[in-house]
Amino acid sequence: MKFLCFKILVIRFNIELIIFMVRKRNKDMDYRGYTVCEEKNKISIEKIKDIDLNHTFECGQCFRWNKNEDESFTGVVKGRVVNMKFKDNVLIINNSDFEDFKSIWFEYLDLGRDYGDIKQKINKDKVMDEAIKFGHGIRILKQEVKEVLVSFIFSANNRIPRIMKSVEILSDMYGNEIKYDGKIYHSFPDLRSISESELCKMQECKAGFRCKYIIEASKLIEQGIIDMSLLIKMDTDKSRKELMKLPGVGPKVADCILLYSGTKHDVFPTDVWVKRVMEELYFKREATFKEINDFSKEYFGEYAGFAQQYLFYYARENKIGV
DNA sequence: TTGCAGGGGTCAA
DNA sequence: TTGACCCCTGCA
Repeated sequence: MKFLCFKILVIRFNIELIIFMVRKRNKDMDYRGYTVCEEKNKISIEKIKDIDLNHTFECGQCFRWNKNEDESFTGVVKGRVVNMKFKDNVLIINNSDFEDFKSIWFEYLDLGRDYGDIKQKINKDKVMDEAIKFGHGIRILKQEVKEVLVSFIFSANNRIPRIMKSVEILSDMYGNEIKYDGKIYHSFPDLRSISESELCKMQECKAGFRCKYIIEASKLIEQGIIDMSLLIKMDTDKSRKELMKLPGVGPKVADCILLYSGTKHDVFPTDVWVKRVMEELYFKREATFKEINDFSKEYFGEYAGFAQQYLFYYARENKIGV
């Protein structure tokens, strides 16, 4: 009998120990309005509003996120590989921890911004209402400047799958190796490595005439002739002009660099898709790039970049104007 | 199988 | 304002 009681006590002690260990392992922490649950090499964030990973990663602003069969996305950001899944209003980031959330993901996913408020401010007509409903889960990522610079020089007269391929080859050639889930990935390379590349080597990226632009632009930045860190302090027009001093960077690419690096949000990158949707849904006629830019500046003001993103995604996915 | 047009832009004449 | 640029895809 005594032995049986002792055994029951031991079992109870073990169960309580397990519960204690599990509780200790799954820590809930708060950061700037979000509750982050940290488990082994994984974090879960609840109650993120206005997010849909399909919208955010497939709206044309980034090129290093790949969708998996289970609807999650695996991507390389700032030298790390993570897997993200948004399900039942919980964002799960595998291969990450609370420190990463504070230092990378909060800013990268623009979680400090109230997108509900922005949507309200730009929802001025039926067109925008439709576009916002369609791409309701878009968040504008704050990506590294070097990555958006190179990616959007690649984007000139190009298509998304090819841009993704070129970025991947470039990273494989010059980035650092990262192992995750049995696979090998590569970080986005430093501009120094790119600037020192031979043109013939760079052409392995299959980016054709854009390769020389990328090498030359990287050289200008590495030599300090263009200082990217000063862009945020300049007004938007001046920062655009500064960027356009780089080879391969025209007005559209400059606006993309400013918007997708989180440097300026009052730009309206106008490519053929945005031009088509603006002509068909707003102007009801052909319009010049200048007309479209002037209109967006006046109409959407400081939120022009967000408006552009909803419109672009809406136009491209619905093939408006084709 | 082959050939050709065209594409989410920029540059230079 | 217009043609060239590099490479890939879709189509006949």
